[in-house]
Amino acid sequence: MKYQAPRGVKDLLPPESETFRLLEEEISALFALSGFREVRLPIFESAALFSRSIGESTDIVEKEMYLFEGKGGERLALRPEGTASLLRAAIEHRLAEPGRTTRLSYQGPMFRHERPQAGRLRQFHQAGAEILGTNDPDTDADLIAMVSRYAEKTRIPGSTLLINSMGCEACRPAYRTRLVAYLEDHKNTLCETCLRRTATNPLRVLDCKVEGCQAVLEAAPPLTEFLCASSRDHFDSVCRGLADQSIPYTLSHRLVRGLDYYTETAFEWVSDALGSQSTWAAGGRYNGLVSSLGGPDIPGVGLAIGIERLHLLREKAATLPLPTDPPVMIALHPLDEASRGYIHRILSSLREENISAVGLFGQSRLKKAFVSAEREKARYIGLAGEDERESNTLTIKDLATGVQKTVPAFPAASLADLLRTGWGAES
RNA sequence: GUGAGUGUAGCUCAAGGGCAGAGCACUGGACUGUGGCUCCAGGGGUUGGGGGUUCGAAACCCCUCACUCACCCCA
Repeated sequence: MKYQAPRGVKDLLPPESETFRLLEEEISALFALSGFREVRLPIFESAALFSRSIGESTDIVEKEMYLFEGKGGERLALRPEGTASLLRAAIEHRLAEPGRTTRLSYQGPMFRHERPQAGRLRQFHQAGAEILGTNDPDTDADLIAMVSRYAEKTRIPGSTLLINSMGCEACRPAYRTRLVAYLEDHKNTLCETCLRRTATNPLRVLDCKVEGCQAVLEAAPPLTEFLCASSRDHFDSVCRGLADQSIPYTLSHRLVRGLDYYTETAFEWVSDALGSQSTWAAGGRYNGLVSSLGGPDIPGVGLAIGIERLHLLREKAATLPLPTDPPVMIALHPLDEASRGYIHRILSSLREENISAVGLFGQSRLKKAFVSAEREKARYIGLAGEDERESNTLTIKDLATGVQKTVPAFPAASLADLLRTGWGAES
């Protein structure tokens, strides 16, 4: 085989490509129902945008970005996530202003150079929703509710909502100092990565899964005990907002998001039905991010759903959205050479009436035409020979029931109606 | 980036040093205006690639590539 897809990228083929699209449409509708308006963003940006927003010392920026150079020498990167792009666009086009709430969503491919694995690809898809302009905790709760309700309704198997507070610019530094001190005290029992992170990104140490570190980290001072009054208050309000709506959640004082920009609320939905990549949606608040990207001082909160992971889960739950229409409504077969033109006319007029139709040209025998029609997943086969041509009719047969009729081919609108509504079980 | 497992026909898999096979799928025919069934025939392969051991390698050894899963990381 001469060419094959690069490592970690996947061709989406029918029928998955179709259910995948339906899933994306379902998510768009979900976001729209909560007032989000969709933006279409470029899939590459200035590389600096991501290192600034995601954080210089994160794995994503350090080793997972697809970097390339523009003709003018600019450093560009395929986007590894959506929030940075969305905020860049919001700032650039002044979509968000202080004091006003703006809800925006996006959807599309993201790129990270990682080792592929179950539920992890180098090109994957995310759908995200961001609320800019308000720091009200009920906004967080409402955003979380949107996804939790969706998980409930679509019966995502084994889904749990984890939630934590990361504190704000005021209280996190104090905690960081305290945590570093604690980690220094236990540096003999920590793994190499943790030691490095103690210096570069101490909060991420809490996320370590190495067994030897677990005991130390369990006993580490929890961030939530160091929250300042306003962060404490914010977090309590979010939790109360969830409880008020009877949304189940699990406090996870070790939950730390992998991107540096999060403040206050952090949350993620995990499922035990997903293999080792258990997170299928995640998000948090990022109050300092807009201003650090050069915009006004606007708070924000957002989340992203991993579409492939969601697809896997919905497949397991057997709740994937399925196409309602057959791929092809009718397949038309000319019974003799002279009827080819007649078939062309009917094809065009049916398509004009929004009926999907294919021509079965090149089938020498009627039997093969039937086989082809079935292969096209057509609901009906339409036959025309000398008789039909002379009477301006078409012989149509329902391939599932075997019921057959010869009906007028024109006007196409009435033929289209007949095909759409069917004709019941009459013989 | 690290580790393990797996690569044989379009698909699922046999053959474990001695003729590369089966089922399904595909093509043609029995069957020239009525399908799904059946029967007959046929096309398909440098056994992922390269090197080595051997009289002989799909099989054993080395290298390489890919896939899968896990570590890591994250959606």
